[in-house]
This record gives sequence, C-alpha cells and structure tokens, in this order.
Amino acid sequence: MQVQTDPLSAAFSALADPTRRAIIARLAAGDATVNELAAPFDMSLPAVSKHLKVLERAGLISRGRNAQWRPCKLEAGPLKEISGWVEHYRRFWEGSFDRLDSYLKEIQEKGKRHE
Amino acid sequence: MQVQTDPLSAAFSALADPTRRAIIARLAAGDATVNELAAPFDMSLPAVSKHLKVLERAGLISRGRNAQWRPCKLEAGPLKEISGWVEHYRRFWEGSFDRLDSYLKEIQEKGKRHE
DNA sequence: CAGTTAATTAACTGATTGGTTTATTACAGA
DNA sequence: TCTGTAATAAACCAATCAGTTAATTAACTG
Repeated sequence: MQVQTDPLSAAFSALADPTRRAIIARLAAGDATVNELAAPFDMSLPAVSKHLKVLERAGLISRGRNAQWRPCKLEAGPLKEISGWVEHYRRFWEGSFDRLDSYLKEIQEKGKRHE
Repeated sequence: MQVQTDPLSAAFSALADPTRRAIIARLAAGDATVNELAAPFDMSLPAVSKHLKVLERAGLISRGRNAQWRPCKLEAGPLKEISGWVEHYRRFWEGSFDRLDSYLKEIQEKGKRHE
C-alpha cells in the first residue's frame, strides 16, 4: 500500500477517485462513521474502509474513536496544499502574469539541490 | 491505457506524479519538445513519452507538429477545474471559526446520534 | 538514396490499485 | 458471558501503472 510518496502526490492520488471525492464532499457536511459514509455506494464495507485508509494516509481525513464507531473528520491541510499548487497556474486560465516567475525560480532552486 | 474516467479524476490522477508535475511546471515557462522535457529526468525517452500521453489524455497539454518535433503546450482547462473543485473546501483551512464549529457539531452529535 | 534525429509503438516486467469474500477484532448491552 | 454491531485485516484477483529495451515511424539532410 502506497509507500512513501510525497505529500502532494499522495493528495492528488487520493483525490483521483470519484468515490473518495464523494466521501470528502460528505465529510464537508460533518463528521461521519464508516457505515454512514459507505451507505451511498454500491460497494462492500471493506472497500470503503480501504478508501478511507487512502484518504487518511494522504492526511485528508482523521479518525477518532467513539465506542465501536470510528468517526471520520475532514482535514483540509492537503487541500490547502493543492490549492496553493494549482493557483500558481491561474494565469493560464486568466490574464495576470504575477507570481509565476518566483514560483518557477523556486522550483529551479529545488532542482539544483537535487530534489 | 486509462479508459474513460471522468475528467476531474483524469486530471487529479495525471498530477499525482512528481515527474508529470515537473513537466507542467516546465511548460508553464513555455512550449517545449519531448527531448527538452525529458532532459532533466533520469529516465528513458519512452517513459517521458508515456507521461506526456497521460497529460494529453487528461487535457493538461496539447501537442502540435513542427517537422519531426512535437512541441508540447500547457492547457490549463483541467487546472481550472481542479481549482474550482478545491475552492469549495477553502473554508476548511481558513479561520479558526471552522475548527470551533466542527468541534461544537461533534459535541452536539454525541448526544443524539445512534439513538 | 542513405543516414540521422525526434518521437512513438510494441512487448515485457514488477508493483500498485480497487474490488471481492471470509475471518477477526473491539465494543455495547441484556 | 453471550450476542449483535462497527470496523478492519487477510487473502485473493484482474486491471492498470511506471518503467525498461528493442523496433518502428516520420521527417530532415547530405
């Protein structure tokens, strides 16, 4: 199961599945248990459990414990990272050319440090 | 190769790879040929060609033809879609109000759920 | 035409993904 | 302590992914 990818890749990968995005959307309305999250899907419970594990490993959700229920909670950190990443390209669907240059320079610096 | 997924999934999936994100970053600085794009990577040319195909199928790049070169060009439509999707969750990483809000919601639900 | 360069296709490989069914763990309540 | 419920783990499977090397297509050049 997904070994040591960088956080951004893990987040993108986790969101590249409609089921998992639907789970995120559901959690935006409030915390929910695994069974509650699984209800809308024509899929076994273990399958949903696996999706939740993917989301958890990507940091997109956290899970608490309340008796035998494991309430899931949306954690937006990775969403913020994705937003930050994609916003650097905003000029490509709009008109302004600000801030991209510094981003590219930053990337170039990282490359020189071999990353 | 990747059969008929929805556009958003295809875009997220395409971006869930550091090599492909680096290619996107490079193309943000201007169009480039396959060899130019492949240069920074310790990877065979066919491997890069495959990455480009993934990006193309996701609509993130387009390819023209200039003699034997295939200039690649960034297409930001899918990036805009991702931006739109993720912005729906902005409230989850802005402000401490939301954390308090979900905390209160959680407390409240402890009493009335699973009656 | 022959030779070179740019890029893709083909065939193959090992790892990962997304789902299944069955078994197991953890807890609550009578 | 026994039973039911919530959830995960284990084992398995087919499909996809990310890379390789070797072959092929397509275009320019001498």
